[in-house]
Amino acid sequence: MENIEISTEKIILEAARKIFIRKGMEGARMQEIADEAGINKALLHYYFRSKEKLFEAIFQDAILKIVPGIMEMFRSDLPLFEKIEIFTGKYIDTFAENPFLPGFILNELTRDPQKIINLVSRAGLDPQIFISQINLEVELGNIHPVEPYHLVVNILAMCIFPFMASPILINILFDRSQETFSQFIQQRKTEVPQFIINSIRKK
Amino acid sequence: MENIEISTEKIILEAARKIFIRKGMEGARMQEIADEAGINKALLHYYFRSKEKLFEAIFQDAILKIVPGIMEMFRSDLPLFEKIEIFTGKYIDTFAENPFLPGFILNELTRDPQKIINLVSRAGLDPQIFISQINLEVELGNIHPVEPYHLVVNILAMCIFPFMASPILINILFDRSQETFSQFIQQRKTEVPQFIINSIRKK
DNA sequence: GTCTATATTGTGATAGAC
DNA sequence: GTCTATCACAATATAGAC
Repeated sequence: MENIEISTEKIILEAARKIFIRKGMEGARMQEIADEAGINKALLHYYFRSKEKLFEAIFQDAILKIVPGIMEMFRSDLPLFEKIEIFTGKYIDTFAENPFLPGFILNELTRDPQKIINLVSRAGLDPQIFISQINLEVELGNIHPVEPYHLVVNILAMCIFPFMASPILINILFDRSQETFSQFIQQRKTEVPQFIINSIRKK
Repeated sequence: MENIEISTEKIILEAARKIFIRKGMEGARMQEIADEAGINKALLHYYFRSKEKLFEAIFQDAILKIVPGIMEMFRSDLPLFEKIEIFTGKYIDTFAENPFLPGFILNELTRDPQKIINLVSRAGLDPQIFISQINLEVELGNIHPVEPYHLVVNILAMCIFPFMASPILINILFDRSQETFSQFIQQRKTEVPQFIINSIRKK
């Protein structure tokens, strides 16, 4: 029988993730994280020297949930349409499970743009291969002429935006029904790639 | 000769707008707003009783910059394609002039969803007419079958998302060139409606 | 490792002189 | 109306007992 106990450090990280991702670095309170973890503030500082350090741990982890997927879209050599279908489906699933993730990341990167420099240089997030792939398809006449950078941004926008705007969408479009919104998100896994491919496919 | 002096209240509002919209309610500091306005903190409280009151003034004003445009898209009786072209163009222009506006609004509405209830009920922001218009075009066979709610969200996403993600886009896609990003945004005024119409137009 | 108690700092808000 | 000085409290961080 393995260690059934979950380590205090893990409990803290889980609590911190929940609070930080919902409220951001500025909005989160150490007391709130301690309450969520069922411990006291002092113990937070025992495990992680400062709020900043604790936040960094959560932020790095959050980045890992979204960067690899984009890297794969940028680098894999799947056919374009297939790539778009797979990426949008996987990404929407990721965010359906972590709906506050997009707002959290974008917010913190806006607050502290220096984070992006570190991030990009370390991950080697380079869109060139994907851009070339799109340009090639256009040149071969396989798809409608399309500006590759706009296509990339449109793909990301349609996957990510609904989660950042969820409170508004739920209230304005879906009569305050969380359930209707969830169904809407599930539909998007097919609607979004279809919408994109309809736009660039020659008929 | 009119009063050449700009009133202190206006100066404060302008400073508060700049700081609040960049840093949000939680991130903004009264000291910072005072510095920006070239006055001291006490005077802020003299004109606006509290930080909350000052924030509300800015927030209401920010809402007025984005809600009427959406209302018009929802309610006007222009032909669908024309409506999409006009709305996307105007909206992208609005955000190009106020790039921090989208993130600010969405952030604050996520932080305090109660604000949405007030907002929606007062503005009467109802998408039904626009939804019906899209459904009618589908039934008449004028456009490809498309789920109207997804179309609405896609339009908003492509207009709004680039501004919320601008720090990342500038760094990853545009070699840290603010200028390239600005050109990209200008292109979107034609690229986005074209992308949407390509997707739903029968060819 | 975990707790209680306390120090330290930051920040919104007020008092009162001019 | 505008300022300086200060208050009051909230939040991060640390000391020290167990």
